[in-house]
Amino acid sequence: MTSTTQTDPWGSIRDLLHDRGMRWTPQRRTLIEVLSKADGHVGGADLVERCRAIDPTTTPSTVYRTLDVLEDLGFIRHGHGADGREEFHVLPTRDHGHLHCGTCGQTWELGVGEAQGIVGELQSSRGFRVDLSHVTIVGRCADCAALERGSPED
Amino acid sequence: MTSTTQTDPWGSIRDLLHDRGMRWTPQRRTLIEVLSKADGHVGGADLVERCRAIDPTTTPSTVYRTLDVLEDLGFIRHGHGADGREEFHVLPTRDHGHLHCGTCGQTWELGVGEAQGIVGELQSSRGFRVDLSHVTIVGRCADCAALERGSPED
DNA sequence: GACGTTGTTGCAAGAGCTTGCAACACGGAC
DNA sequence: GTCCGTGTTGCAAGCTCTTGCAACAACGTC
Repeated sequence: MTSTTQTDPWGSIRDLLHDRGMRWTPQRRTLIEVLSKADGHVGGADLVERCRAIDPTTTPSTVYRTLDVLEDLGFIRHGHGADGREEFHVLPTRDHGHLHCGTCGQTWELGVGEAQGIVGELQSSRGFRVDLSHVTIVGRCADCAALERGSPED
Repeated sequence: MTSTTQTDPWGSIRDLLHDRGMRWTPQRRTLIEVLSKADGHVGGADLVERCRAIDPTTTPSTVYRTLDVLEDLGFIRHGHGADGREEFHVLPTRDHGHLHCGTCGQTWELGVGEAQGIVGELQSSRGFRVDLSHVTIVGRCADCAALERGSPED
């Protein structure tokens, strides 16, 4: 249990930082601890709060700057949710976008396969290379659409 | 020249507001004047600034709240740009999304036709109804992609 | 173990946007 | 023309995130 397994990608961060002449600080350790426990998508303010739970002296600027660094290293990706707030995706093992229902507020992952249509289309027609992780498609999910159609208001 | 032509959709706002029990105020007049002169996409802060040019007493909260009302009436649509900032589209005669190059910062319109692939796919596979006006796809445009490929760095 | 370089941090200020609330004024009623 | 109800406004405070800057501390060197 004390061995650093290959399956723990966070264990390699320290070395990656050193390789780039960057430093391993307590603040970074805190954020990484938080990230390693987070799954899926987390908001920026949310991360700051969770870091403060571990180390109350955490400041937002440090968190956001560290997130920047981690994105550079590929450990996270950031995007903007439906409300324009920053949103981070931990360990994006595969590229994916997001589907957000503006009515109920739920969010789903949008896989490469599903997005292939538009990604391919834009690539061939415009030469535009889509960064799927930055894509958030807003609309109405099946449930909400059904509810709205069946509402007595209409 | 003094007639209210059918081609000036802004002329109907006052009546639309009244129909809904809402009011026609100087502040709204100012914002509508600004919007009618704007074309395409404008940022929120940008609109506030332009309103202030006409009426220096304009406050942001009023502008944003009025924008909300106008969106309800269908005169504008809002979305979030690549950096998460709010962006308004004036008179969205046709639904469209946006294509944003993260490298050069340019933005293009994404027509319904081009998006048909993913819109149809999501509709049939998930029953998800895409609100195209809220879609901003980030990536790299053809020019920037070409420059990067040809860069001496690589 | 002490030193120096330089990547990082924390603070403070600020931009962009939202929200609660009391005061105001539009527009219908008389 | 006056009155009144309620939609709006402006203010102030707050939230999220960014940026500049001086002080700090990680880490290689001696």
